[in-house]
Amino acid sequence: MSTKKTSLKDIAQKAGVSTALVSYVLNGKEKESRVGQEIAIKIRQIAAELNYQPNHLAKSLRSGKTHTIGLIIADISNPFFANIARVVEDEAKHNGYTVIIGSSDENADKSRDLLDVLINRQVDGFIIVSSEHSELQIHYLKDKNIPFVLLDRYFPEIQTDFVSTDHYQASYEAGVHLIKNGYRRIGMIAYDSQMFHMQERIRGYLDSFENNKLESKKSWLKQIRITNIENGVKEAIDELMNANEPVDSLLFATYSLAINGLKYINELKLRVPADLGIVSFGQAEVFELYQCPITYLKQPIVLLGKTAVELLVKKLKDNVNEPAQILMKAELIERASSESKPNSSI
Amino acid sequence: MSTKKTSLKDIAQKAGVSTALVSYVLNGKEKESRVGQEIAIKIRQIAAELNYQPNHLAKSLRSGKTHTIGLIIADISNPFFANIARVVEDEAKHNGYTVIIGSSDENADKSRDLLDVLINRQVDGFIIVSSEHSELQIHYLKDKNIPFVLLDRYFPEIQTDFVSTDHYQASYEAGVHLIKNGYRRIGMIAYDSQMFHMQERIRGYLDSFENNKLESKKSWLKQIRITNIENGVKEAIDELMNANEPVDSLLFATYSLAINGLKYINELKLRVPADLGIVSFGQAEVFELYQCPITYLKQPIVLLGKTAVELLVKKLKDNVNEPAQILMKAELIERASSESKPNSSI
DNA sequence: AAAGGAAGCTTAAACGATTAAGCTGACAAG
DNA sequence: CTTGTCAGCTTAATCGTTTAAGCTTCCTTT
Repeated sequence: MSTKKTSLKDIAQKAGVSTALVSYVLNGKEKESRVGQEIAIKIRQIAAELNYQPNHLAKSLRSGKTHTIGLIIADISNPFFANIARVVEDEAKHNGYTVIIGSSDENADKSRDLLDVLINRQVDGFIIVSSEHSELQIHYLKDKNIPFVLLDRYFPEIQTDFVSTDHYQASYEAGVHLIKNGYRRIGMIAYDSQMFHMQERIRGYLDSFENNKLESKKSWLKQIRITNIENGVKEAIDELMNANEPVDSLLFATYSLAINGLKYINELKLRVPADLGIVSFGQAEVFELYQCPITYLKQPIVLLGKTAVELLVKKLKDNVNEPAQILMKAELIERASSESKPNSSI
Repeated sequence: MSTKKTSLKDIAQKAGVSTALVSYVLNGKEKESRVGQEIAIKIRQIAAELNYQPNHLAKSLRSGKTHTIGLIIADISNPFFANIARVVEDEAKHNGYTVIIGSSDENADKSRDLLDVLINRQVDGFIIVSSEHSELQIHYLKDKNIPFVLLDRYFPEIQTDFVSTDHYQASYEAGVHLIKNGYRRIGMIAYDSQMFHMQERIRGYLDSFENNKLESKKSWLKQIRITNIENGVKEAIDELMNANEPVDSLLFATYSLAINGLKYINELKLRVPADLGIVSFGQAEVFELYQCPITYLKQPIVLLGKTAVELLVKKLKDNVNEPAQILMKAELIERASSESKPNSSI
């Protein structure tokens, strides 16, 4: 096996022409560059014979384009992000792009590191699920004119392209759904985060009371540290259930919170929905498997991912810069965990 | 914002020296190349001032090394692979490598495409979770002398490096565990695949009967098409449960099979483990959340991933070629789903 | 004083591709 | 016969690095 990759030069030599000519032909520029018919055919044939594969590195070095997209997410081992990654991977490939994925662990420093590594690798652009306190990075990208699209989360005070779920409306819908089904003391477990998407989820929850002329208690909203999920969720549930008047239902703001919460609810031998109605963000097969299938807010993952890639690719190709800001609706998938209360009114 | 990236040339100009000297200094070769103390310091300082970041593409083009690893898995949206991917990503980064992930969907054609794309991108080496019928690809890599390590699955008839779980022993242990706990009519749901790892899982299951002097029925083993998981699993379970003497327990050969099976078992209102004991491959939070926590075989994901990366990096760096073939034990995590039968013997 | 050696640089080719610009020869038009 | 045009090529610079080889000085040694 002669292992040497064949280069333009090899083809040129074999055809008895210059590399320039070969390049023109193989890039389909024979017309513009007035290459002879016969020699063009010959070149193509030799290229095929030698199984020529252009060297991406050389191409990229010259053109400044790597046809690579950097995808920064919180954690690829989280099903929500894994699914996003899959969609982005497929859609990018479809457009001739390769994806490099990096997990930031919701940590601004890590995401900054990732950004640097990937910029260094000359990715053409980014799709980013932002972490808390990463505003500076976004400004940096804007200043440096590096194309990017924010996914699922955005900063309302920064003017950027983004594709996101309408977190407010999703949460609001969840609240209304529970109220409609007769629940009155609805707790919410969310992260203690200033990220806009989390604030929106909380706002939606709170507004669902207000707009239905119900009172809510501050103590029903529990915000826990992302660094202390397991214990945080347990404590939150303990407090909510041991209160004078315990909550009758619970809204989980994320998949991870739900996983931990549901586990603990199992341990406590609480019956769902009899003792506790449940609605959660984040779809997953998991929710179908629980003692009682869980009602959840299904985010339009495929559409989110596809749209983000499309947007980015358009920016990369056309170099256009009309910012696109797209909000998509989540769908409430009703399951048994939030069933109508037996003697419910409204 | 002057957006131009600073290159060696810029530094050289500002320092009034040649680019060669700058390159030597910034690569720490001042000693070998007899660069003057003062000028070295000056160069370093200017590099820092201009925030110099070497151009990966140029480096790679020259050196032939991209410091990139291709990771080919079945599907990033499957938790098992997502976790693998995460570990590989982290470990690779630790070693100065970047990972490009591709999903093959257990399809040899797709994985062949992926391979080509990534070879074209000049990845230095591969970590591969092989698909069925992909032997040719492996031979191709060997012929071309492209370094790779197989992960989790390997071909016994091809001499390669690999890091894998001992699938036989895992399955065997699962069988023995069920038998010990009083189950006698143990079914298995596996893929209809000739892949070695699947065959090993089946062999382990069968041997657990034999070595305990129990008889097994052929009809207890159900192998279903990977392209028809949902219905396949349902039909299999129907057949197993509607037989004259239905099985009293079930071993799922993979995570996906288990997810589908458990869902259906829920629908059938079967009680676990009273009506049906369960053991499954593939850890996941999911299994803790079921109506009754599921006993599972925990593969050493972190170790698998880390070791694969270490092995590959060693091959890439030292260019050594003693093939390493590593088998790791899975751990049986006992939960309620395979509890001792009330009136069990042995 | 001449030769040798080393310290401290520079030069230039190479990696593989792209592309503007230039060169050559044939043919047509005047 | 001269000039112009154009088809059909080649040349050479360029992207940013690396690195073998060569070139000056200057110092040491005999």
